[in-house]
Amino acid sequence: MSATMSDLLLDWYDRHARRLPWRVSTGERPDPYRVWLSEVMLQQTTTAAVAPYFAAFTARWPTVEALAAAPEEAVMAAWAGLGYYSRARNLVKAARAVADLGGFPDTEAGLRALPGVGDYTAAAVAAIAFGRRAVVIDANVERVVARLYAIATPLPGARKAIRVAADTITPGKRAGDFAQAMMDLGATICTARDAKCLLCPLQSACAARALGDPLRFPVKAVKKARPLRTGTAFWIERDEAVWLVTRPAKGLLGGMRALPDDGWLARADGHGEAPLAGAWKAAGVVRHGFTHFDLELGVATYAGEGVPAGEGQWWPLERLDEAGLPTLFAKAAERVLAQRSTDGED
DNA sequence: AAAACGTGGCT
DNA sequence: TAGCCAAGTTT
Repeated sequence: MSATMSDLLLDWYDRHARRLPWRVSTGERPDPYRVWLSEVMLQQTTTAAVAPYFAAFTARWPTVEALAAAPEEAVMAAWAGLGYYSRARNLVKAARAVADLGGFPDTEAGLRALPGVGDYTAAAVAAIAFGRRAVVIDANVERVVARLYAIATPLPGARKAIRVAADTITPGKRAGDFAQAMMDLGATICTARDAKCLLCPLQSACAARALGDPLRFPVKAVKKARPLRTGTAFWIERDEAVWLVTRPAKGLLGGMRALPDDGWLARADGHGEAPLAGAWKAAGVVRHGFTHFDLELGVATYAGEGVPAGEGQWWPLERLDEAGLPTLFAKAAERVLAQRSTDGED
């Protein structure tokens, strides 16, 4: 009897599984909270970027009940720098829902109903935390399956065919290991820029390898160019404190603390007008890339006695690293403070 | 259903 | 370097 694809893959996984902070040793039942938390953090985010955040979150909030009891603001600040901030807001909502339920749903459908849990995450948690058979499809699995079956339809159109193919090779047992094995294979052997076919446990079954050009798959639609936007952020300082605002809950950097700005958007440049009349001085420019546009953000500092209108707070400079500024504004602040220390030395 | 939504690392 | 890419979800 010949080994199935899943047998070959699971044997490989038993020897080559990556060791990651959110994984447990073979045979141990993982904590659903840690599985869910890691999966949400890993959405569109590399394992290297996630590791320190996962450590910090699990140290500070060891259980879903602890996280449910945390102020949303504290969770948002702890998430600062990781990106896709709606994840943090949904994380709190989901934790509170789970706490109300008395524990995590143990089915894919139940998990899928939680905020911030989509098809991928529901399947991954059902499989990894609860051992349920689920078809787990992330970018790794998409790539591996597209190559295994030489699926020539461009993404995202190929998604249906990929799901059907993934379903046929997903085993009923060791569902969580199989899912993680596919992802490890995609992350270490069958990568986007390379295909180490000689090391691949599925090499003899792979159609793309048989065709001699594995990197041809998956075929992708061409992407649009990202526009370049310009805008300004404003640094208003008084008594060793800087004026910070909280951005609207939805949209770009939603719910995060920030420097006041001139209204730049993904679709429009900033208007350039400052929130206070008075003397402003250019303090530098920060380049920052978002998913769908690039931003050239000028930073202006204020020399005057005025107080900004509207909501905001004076944040002590010595505790600025606790403000939970997203990377864009952390860069802007760094630019102001670095320039100042240089000035001081001159 | 296409577009919005962050960031850092790698080539 | 400029672009590509990473354990996607929401609207």
